[in-house]
Amino acid sequence: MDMDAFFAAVEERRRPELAGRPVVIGGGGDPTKRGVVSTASYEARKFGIHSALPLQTARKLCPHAVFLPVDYEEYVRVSAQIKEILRGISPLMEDVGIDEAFLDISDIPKSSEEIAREIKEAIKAGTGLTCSIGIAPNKLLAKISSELQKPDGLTILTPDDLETRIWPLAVRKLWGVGPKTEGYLREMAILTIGELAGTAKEILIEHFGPSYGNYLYEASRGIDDSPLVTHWEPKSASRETTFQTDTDNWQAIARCLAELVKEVVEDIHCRGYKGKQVTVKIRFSDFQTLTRATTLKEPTDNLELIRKAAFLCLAKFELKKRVRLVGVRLGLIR
DNA sequence: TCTGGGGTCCTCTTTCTC
DNA sequence: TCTGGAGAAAGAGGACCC
Repeated sequence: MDMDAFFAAVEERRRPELAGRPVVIGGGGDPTKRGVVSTASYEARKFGIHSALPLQTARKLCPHAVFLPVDYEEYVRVSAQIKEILRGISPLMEDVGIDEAFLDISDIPKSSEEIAREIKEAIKAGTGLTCSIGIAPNKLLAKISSELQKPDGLTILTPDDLETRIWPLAVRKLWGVGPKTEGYLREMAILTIGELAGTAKEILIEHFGPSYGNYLYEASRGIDDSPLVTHWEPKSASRETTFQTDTDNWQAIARCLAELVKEVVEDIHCRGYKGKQVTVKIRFSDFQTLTRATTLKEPTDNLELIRKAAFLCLAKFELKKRVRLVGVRLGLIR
């Protein structure tokens, strides 16, 4: 289950006058400032606006779009409501971020289509929002099918559909294939999932290593036996900020880092975790991104200790270029 | 000229420990 | 005391996801 243009849909629900207008959610909502698009409404997508596009570029593509800030707390609230509805249909639910989930419906004595309609109706009734659903023998194929008929889609895929409906798709549609891998594959003249499936396993392993090579080989054939993960523990917590303008002011960088450390420590403290590895991240004006890490003797949620460790990391950088972003991450232990 | 923020996982290299 | 090797842990970077 994948919500349709989730952030934009939540905003349109709050402000019905936005319906039918191009709506772009991202950053602080000011398209003259730094930030990227989180979600574009389908209306905005017609102008070529999509997730991860710089807001300033989106504004050039569609100056009359409505630009709104990300109201994460509100989306989390609506998301929790949706997840409750889903858990009511099958408790075997895997959360995949804020607007997606996998449901194991193997043991529900109804047809796939019946269950899917039930989910769509329940979400519509409970939240007023639409979603797209893909039903397939495994998570990999369900994920791809959920995107075949967006928005408000319902796609049921059987193993027989692999060659006709999946193989013609671009490799980029495969979960785990991003822009880099797409580029490598294009150089190998592999453009579709079918062409990937027609590539010898040895060739893929040679190019991508045993782990990822094997994954590509199996995924292109629709093979995925990964289980649903219904519960997991976070492994890290982090905060990072991009400056509105790049800075070489060490004081400003240090002040920012101290604030980020405070936020992340408060976060782990109230969630009941302790940190052991402290990593500081610096992105320079040329987008070069470096990290420096240190490991504490004991896991802790003590602000002073973690701040000291973070400043130790900061001291390891040669700050010769202007700094664009500062971040801090804590490796966690319960 | 532009490129967020919160994560996970993998790989490679270096360092530590036995 | 020196030396080497194996394996774990730490550190760094990169790709990917939502």
